[in-house]
Amino acid sequence: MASLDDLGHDEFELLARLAFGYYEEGLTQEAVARRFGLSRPKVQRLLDRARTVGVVDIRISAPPWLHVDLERELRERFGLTEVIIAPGRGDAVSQREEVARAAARYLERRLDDGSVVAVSHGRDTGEVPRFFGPGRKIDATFVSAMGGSPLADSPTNPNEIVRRLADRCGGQAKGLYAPAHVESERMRDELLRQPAVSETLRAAARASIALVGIGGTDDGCTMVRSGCFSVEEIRRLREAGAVGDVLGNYVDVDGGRLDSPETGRLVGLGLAELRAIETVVVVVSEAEKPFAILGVLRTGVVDVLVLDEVNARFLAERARDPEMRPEREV
Amino acid sequence: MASLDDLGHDEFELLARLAFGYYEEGLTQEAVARRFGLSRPKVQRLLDRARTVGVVDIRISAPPWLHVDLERELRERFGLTEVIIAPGRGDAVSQREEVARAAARYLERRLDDGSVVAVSHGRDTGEVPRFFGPGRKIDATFVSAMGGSPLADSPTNPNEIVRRLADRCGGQAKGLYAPAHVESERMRDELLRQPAVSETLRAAARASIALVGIGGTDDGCTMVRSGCFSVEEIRRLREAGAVGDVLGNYVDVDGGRLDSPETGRLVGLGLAELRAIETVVVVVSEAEKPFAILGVLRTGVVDVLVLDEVNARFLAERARDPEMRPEREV
DNA sequence: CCCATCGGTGAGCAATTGCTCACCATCCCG
DNA sequence: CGGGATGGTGAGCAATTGCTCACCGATGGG
Repeated sequence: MASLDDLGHDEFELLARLAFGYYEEGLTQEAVARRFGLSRPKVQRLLDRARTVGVVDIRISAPPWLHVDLERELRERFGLTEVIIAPGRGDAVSQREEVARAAARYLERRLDDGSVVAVSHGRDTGEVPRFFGPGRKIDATFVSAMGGSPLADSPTNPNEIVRRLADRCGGQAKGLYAPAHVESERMRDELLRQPAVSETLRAAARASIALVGIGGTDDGCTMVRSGCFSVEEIRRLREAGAVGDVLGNYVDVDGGRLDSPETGRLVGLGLAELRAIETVVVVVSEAEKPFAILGVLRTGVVDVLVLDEVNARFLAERARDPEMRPEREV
Repeated sequence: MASLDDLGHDEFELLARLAFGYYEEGLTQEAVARRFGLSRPKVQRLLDRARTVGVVDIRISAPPWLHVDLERELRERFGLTEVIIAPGRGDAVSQREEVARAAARYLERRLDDGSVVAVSHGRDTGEVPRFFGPGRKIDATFVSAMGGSPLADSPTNPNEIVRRLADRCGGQAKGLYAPAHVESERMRDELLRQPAVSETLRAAARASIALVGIGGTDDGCTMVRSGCFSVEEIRRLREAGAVGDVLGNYVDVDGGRLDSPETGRLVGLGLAELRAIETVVVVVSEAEKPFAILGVLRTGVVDVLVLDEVNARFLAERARDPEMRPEREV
């Protein structure tokens, strides 16, 4: 590696002088070139050299809670456009809040008048509205991307979430008036033919942003708690290889889509529709099973990942060692 | 002053993220803007802010012998385009060498095929050729800008200097075959009418660069040693307020030109001709009287100043306190 | 409550910068 | 001593950047 000490005195001096002129005095490369009797391209090359060699050192003092390297690693490994790791917190509740806050900040930056956001259910997603507060009014539309459930805590229901998001920015909410899960496939298909239902889902599919959580497959996962699935059903899915879901679309650890009798009775956006959405933002915090995240990331539908540090480290590690399987999980 | 700590968490984080994207990952401002959902100008403003606030810290590790600040101060105080302070040395001889080396480096950078350099006499100027060695052949012309003297050490005579400079780079030398000082004004005028003399002086006046030393007014100055002036004559000049000279043009401490019977008998470029030269490079080291430098700088003919650290500090101090006069000198 | 003021915003343009390319000198090997 | 490889160079162009300007919304004073 090139280093300061390999430099001759004269070259060191020249590089330092050029760097001073350019960075400290704020001259243009052209002006520096004139002053030193060099050609402009040469000054550019020398300035480059000054950087690589360390004569010029650009240091960025990051806030201590930022994990820029880890974020970049995940971004590159999973082909994401953006990864945000929320500051770490001791307990699950405030950790979830931090993640939600980070997601809210991201949304605030991304939303404009006319933006349409498709929203999932879930505890992580449900926490976002509390922290969502752009300084200005935004005429955005928030659309439920899946059905609801009377059994779930009300603030984790998509309709509730979209309403609160819309309230926070003076935008509009568009609920999906259908259950997340119905008795039969036939029933679902009929439901989808209802204009009120199909219209909302179509609007969700045309969203430019999706804000979704990731569900697990253990007996206490959201889908079970909300009554969509019985413990028995989720067990069957698990045995079929399911590790988690987005909007009720279950996937295995390799990101493969799982079709089963259970999954045919869900009302919500499918993976293909999700993929068509420009920016799919996933919010996950501590409580979720990391393999669920892994599986969902591998589907390739995700663009932006907002998560906590523990999950982030886990993902980075698994990504480096792709053979790891959930069976070996502790 | 803005500081890191006045920053809110959110803003600090955003600035750091932007800075990482731009400076570390090498994205364009546009790409960063897209990633964070901001407009490009806003990213630019935030990056500016990151710099002023210290999130981004551009540090230049200068070689310890460089005095960039002092150079800048002199540059600004005296309206120079360039000031080069040579590394300090204990004894006068090696100090002079360092200054000459620095001047040689500067010349090397500035010269091109076709360049014409007007050259003075003097011990400082005379030292430059030893260190002048561009890697390549340069078809430059070096012209004596003043007459010579048989009494002076041969290597400090302009004709000798131009010849050695030309040798060092494969260029051409153009000597001035006339004494630096003649008996009478009439004699000088006649001399100037000689084609050989006038032609060389005209060539010198059309030079794009002048490389000149500065002479003092004490009894042992170059002009006395070389026999141009008697001790008596230099005393008269001194009493008239002269502090030093360039090319035999004597000036007072305020940079005013001094006319006296003595100065009318000198053969060389005048101040006006010097001023017309694009880049006038002055080389001075330890041995010279600092007030001589001060006076010459104040004439406004100098563009580039190459000197040692002691003189540099003296000049900076005097410039801050312009009332100081040579009378009070120790 | 209205209007002037002010800080901040993006459009658009001019200047600066990065980069490709063809060229040249030099060096090293045959 | 020739000839190809190599490293460096500036011309020229495309992309990026800095900057001006008109505008907008908030703020505060009348």
